[in-house]
Amino acid sequence: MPELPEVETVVRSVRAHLLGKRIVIAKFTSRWVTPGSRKKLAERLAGRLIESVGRRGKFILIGLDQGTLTVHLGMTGKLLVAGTVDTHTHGVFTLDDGVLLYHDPRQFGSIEWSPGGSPRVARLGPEPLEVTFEEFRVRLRRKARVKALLLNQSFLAGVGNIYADESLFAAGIHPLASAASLSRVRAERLYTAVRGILAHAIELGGSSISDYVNAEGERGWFQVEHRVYGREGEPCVNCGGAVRKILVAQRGTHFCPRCQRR
DNA sequence: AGTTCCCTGAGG
DNA sequence: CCTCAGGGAACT
Repeated sequence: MPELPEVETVVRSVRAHLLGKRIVIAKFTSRWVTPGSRKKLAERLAGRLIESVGRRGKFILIGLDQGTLTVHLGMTGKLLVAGTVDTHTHGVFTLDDGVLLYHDPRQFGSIEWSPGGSPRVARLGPEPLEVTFEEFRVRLRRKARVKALLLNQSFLAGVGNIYADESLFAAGIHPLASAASLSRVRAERLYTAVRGILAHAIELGGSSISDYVNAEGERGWFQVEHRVYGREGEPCVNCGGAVRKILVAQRGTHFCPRCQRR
């Protein structure tokens, strides 16, 4: 669930606590979050200085004096600058001043170190808030349903299920529409919708639909503005018809059949 | 390009 | 009890 706006919010809330700090000891406990040798990873990180904290797509990039620590929150991951260690705490970074905890009940997230940046990050498409319309449109020319393409991180980095549904509704485009056959005008509507919604969600600190919180444990408020996501059967805010839910790319997909055309 | 699978809390 | 939620990698 943490998508671009939530990850951006985490990055912003964690940055001041990490910059210039040194990792004294690190400890990991999940074979899913940290595949491979957890001990070697911990040894790799001990003594490292944190020089930068950034984001690329849904990945959190922590630049060290040696290599990069790349964190993905998966579905239920949280980075916290305070709190207690429990059974779901799968990463503990003891800093020379403070602590950083990685908490992830479902363990869909990941923590990895790499000397020159993660290859997973290298495969990402452009940032939605930086991509030009011309590049966006060229990238749309693929044989896929538009919703599936929005979820594809090599097409565009950072859009997940919630913001894909919200963007398609705002653009009036059916999730099953063929991406390649969107007219220029409709492609432009989608481009504008994705960017506007992501920017607005960042302003509101992201969406807290389940248990998402930023690094200080604060909730986001964009869920209040969701117009289709999680509103199956409820009236469309635009036409009053029932919001429908179907499965696209194995993801729950919410849309208004009257307001969103193929 | 579509399907399956990893995991666990929440809800039926 | 059982099913569902979903990001992304591996598979078909």
